[in-house]
Amino acid sequence: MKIATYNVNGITARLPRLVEWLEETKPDIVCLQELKADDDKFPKAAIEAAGYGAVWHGQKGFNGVAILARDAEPVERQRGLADDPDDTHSRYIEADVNGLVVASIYLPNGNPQPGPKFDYKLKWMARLADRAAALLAEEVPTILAGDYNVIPKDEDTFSVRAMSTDALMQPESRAAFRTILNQGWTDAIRTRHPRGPVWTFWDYQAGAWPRDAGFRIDHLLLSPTVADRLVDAGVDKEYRGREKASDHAPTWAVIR
DNA sequence: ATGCCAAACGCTGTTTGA
Repeated sequence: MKIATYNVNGITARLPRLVEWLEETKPDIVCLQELKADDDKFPKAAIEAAGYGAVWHGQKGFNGVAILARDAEPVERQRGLADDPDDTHSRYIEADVNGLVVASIYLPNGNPQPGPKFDYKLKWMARLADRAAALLAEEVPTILAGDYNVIPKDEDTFSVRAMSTDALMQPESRAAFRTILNQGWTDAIRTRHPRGPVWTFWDYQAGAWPRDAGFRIDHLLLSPTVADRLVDAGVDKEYRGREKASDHAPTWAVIR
């Protein structure tokens, strides 16, 4: 079973590319981020025509997350994170899919830092950590997949210097990510590719794609019993180079 | 020190965000 996460950077603008990728790679479960579309603008019919059921948590203009399942209907079990009733951002949705609990996560970028956006990022990560711990306590097979907007280690960026003041690799961002991992989650990509560059994002700006100046911020975190079933993981890098591509590439894991 | 780019919105440019 293949589960993928894909920050589409606008599902309306990306729909032809998304459908093409679904048809060519046939993932069983897909976590989408950055729909940039309100709930009533989600392209339900096109996704259905491609063979996928879906649940989504949209928002006008930015954010927005969804979970797709091939030949199945995901059953939503939570949207949003607890402990901040004033949080209006659509960044978290969780569903039961084929015996798995799956969450699609769009973690706040946090730039510029320091500042209120960075504070929001760190608070959001603490709330995610609480949810992640609760899910582990349920002892059901779980995958937390999405755009974490965290470069976990120096080897996860083309340039430590270029990114040194960026919110994505501040020590606080990395510590918050490690706190979640250390609960007992397994980073699927790094387990299958222990060393060296694995990029999942290339900025549109400054020729990042042609000079392969990327970083690794899209992650699939596996609960222990899912980690035991991990067979492979990778990035569909080729899709980043196509016409009208997202700035992220689909990132996936195969579970036995 | 700044813009590089892209999408949405709504209108021929502005805002937002990464």
